[in-house]
Amino acid sequence: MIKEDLPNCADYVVPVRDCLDIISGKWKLPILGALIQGKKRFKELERSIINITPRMLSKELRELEINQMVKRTVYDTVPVTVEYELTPYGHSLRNVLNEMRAWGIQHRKRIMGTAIPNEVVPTEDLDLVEEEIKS
Amino acid sequence: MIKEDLPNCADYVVPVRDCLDIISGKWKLPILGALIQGKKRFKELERSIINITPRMLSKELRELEINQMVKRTVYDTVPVTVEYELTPYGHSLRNVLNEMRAWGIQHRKRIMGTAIPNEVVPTEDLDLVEEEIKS
DNA sequence: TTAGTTGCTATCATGAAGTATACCGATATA
DNA sequence: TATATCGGTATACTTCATGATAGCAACTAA
Repeated sequence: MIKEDLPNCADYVVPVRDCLDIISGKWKLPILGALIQGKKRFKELERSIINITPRMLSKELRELEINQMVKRTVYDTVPVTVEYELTPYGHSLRNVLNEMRAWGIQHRKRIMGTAIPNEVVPTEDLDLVEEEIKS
Repeated sequence: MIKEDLPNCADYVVPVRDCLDIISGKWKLPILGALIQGKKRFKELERSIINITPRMLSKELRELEINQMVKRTVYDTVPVTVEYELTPYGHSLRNVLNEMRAWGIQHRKRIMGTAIPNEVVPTEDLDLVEEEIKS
């Protein structure tokens, strides 16, 4: 069997996955959500994002920084101060996120008839829902 | 236009996560990409999506069906014939995917200075897609 | 008889993603 | 003296998504 053409539309799949990689993972969205409100220090992020460990926070911030979504600034104070903020480029995700958010809102309504879940939605992370709602 | 100021954590994170859950995972995008071209049978999908196992194909199709992205039709032939196709609702992901695709393309250019991904098979699929969706 | 087709499912193995916990050096506060 | 703060790292562990392989219940074609 010689492989035929258009196996899976790389032209369509690849860029979408590139975008997806930036915002996927358990903590990228909460981090972006926190930073969208303004610059924050490491501990501030750690406190505002419920249940995140410093290891994950550090790792995810580093990835966001590599992808130029986030700028990290170190101030020579004692103890050291490190500030994280969205770059202007990071804000370019807003259109994407707004599209996803709009779609997600109507999807939740469509699937379960109400916008705020107490029970089950397919593939939804209920812990996250509860924690975010409490905050 | 949604909101100029992005909302608080839960209002912002939860719907985006809902949307993300539909299209995340290793195989959802290739499956959607294949089905965007038109209805296909199980074995057709299995052959056209390189390296997917029947286990994963079955599982991902079931999830897409639960979320009303995909319609499954069984014909009483021998051997049995099963057709999968995007629902009209499934096509509503198009705006989201187009936003992500556009962002992904410019991001790849920005990060690596060139738009050449790993194993691209250039196709005209997006134009095809858009024209098919219009009908 | 043997092998192939269809659309799956069951079982087990693996690897990646995420968690838990402890720790760092320099300073400040109780 | 003891503890807390800052921004993390190191190590080990667990959990979850995915992979590999085999098989099923009908048939059909050679």
